[in-house]
Amino acid sequence: MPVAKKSDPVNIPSYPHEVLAVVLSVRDGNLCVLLWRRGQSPFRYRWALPGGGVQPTERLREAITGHLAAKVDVRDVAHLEQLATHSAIDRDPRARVLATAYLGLVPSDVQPNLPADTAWHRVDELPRTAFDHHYFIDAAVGRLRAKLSYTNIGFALAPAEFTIAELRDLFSAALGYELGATNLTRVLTRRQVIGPTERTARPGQSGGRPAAVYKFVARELTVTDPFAVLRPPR
Amino acid sequence: MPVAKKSDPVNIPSYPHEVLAVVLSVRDGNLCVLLWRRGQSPFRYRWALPGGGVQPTERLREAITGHLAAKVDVRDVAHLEQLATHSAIDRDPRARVLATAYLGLVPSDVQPNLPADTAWHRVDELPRTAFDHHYFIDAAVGRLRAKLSYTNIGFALAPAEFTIAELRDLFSAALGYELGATNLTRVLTRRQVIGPTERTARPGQSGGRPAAVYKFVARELTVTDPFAVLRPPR
DNA sequence: ACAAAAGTGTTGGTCGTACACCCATGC
DNA sequence: GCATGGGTGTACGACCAACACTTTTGT
Repeated sequence: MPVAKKSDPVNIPSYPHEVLAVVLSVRDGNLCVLLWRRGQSPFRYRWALPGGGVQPTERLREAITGHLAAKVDVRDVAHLEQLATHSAIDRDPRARVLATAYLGLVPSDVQPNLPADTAWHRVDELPRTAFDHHYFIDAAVGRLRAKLSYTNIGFALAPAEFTIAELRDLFSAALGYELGATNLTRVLTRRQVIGPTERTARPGQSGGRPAAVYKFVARELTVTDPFAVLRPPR
Repeated sequence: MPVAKKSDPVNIPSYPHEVLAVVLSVRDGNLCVLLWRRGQSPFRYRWALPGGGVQPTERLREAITGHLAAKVDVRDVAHLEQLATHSAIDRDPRARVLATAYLGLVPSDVQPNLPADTAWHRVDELPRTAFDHHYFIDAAVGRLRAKLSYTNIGFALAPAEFTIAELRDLFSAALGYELGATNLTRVLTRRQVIGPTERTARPGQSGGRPAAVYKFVARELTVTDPFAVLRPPR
């Protein structure tokens, strides 16, 4: 049981502290989370979030960035924000471990070189997860969906350039319901979240008018509409 | 320097962990935060957030609830939610201490029995604070203001029953800008955040029509409008 | 009667959805 | 020319701010 020592400059209890990442990305038209299959007890063979300990020289954000790069070769996280800290006493059956989770977003066009025990899982068909990781995933998906409506966070899911049809598919996958391309364009353009480029995309085999190519105006998180929107249909 | 012992069931580093509370309340027409004046170094005589360590049997929320009750006699927190965890290595000059902050809200009509070294401070006239507590206060105020627009979180700032004029003053103080009573009523009524009671308030000395007495429909946090509102004037 | 405070009605603007219609391309 | 997919225009409703007007009280 962790107890503060009299000689500590700060006389309060210590606990092992881990960082976890809920890395979300749209893969093949579905919102997915990056999970890693445990090889050891506890929760052997269950899927778990990537993460690990925090070194004395690291802040939490640095720690999770390091773990993602080292363990699952994810280096192109376009956005990373803190989600929450869990403290249930028996969340790890071996010892009391506090856990701080981060939400990470990877654009749909980057392909990290995943190790064999790591894979993307659709968030609407999640396997049973280890520890309390399920709660973190739920929180991350909820946060992403909310922020899609009132911030420019979509930039972290999209390639640098894209057509409106591609963007609609990304947003539909992330939100979990269908959107119309027409109004998506109008809303995001009016808020100056996206803007047109000079280029156009070539039509597919079956013809059709060439699509204008758009880009996100900014690639850091900004709140674009404190009120905002993108309501589910009905 | 905290290092994991080989014998630990979980082989990751441990750190002292503290919980802090940003307790906000509208006092005398101004949004205020509860601060405590330090008597010892470091940051002697600076104002600090209440809080402290986490016992091995407590979760973070239980720990901060206990500290608030024991140290500043605040037992009537109507709402409590986690804000963020800070991990800057030298945020406490004595040792590395991780800190998780909570946002707490106290209704304007409850009067906690504060110790001599504890006082409410207007958030728009903050003194210099100890450690990194200023960041937590900013985050708390921002969170409250945002949630006033799209949740029913106002219940945690208001008495059980109130007139619209009283509610307008509460919201104006919390948001930092003036609101009209007319539209505030309409917005909150339409969303079914507040509703009328049977009672009416007696007019003041100078006369005037008696005000209807309202109440919040629910007293737990619910998201009432994912899009929402209450725009600043202009 | 008059001042004061509360509540209601009306108007106008913004925003977002729905849907019909027009445009540019491949075959 | 015509199917296909992209883009634009218009109409409608929800929502909210502003403000004039009405209601109810105390003196």
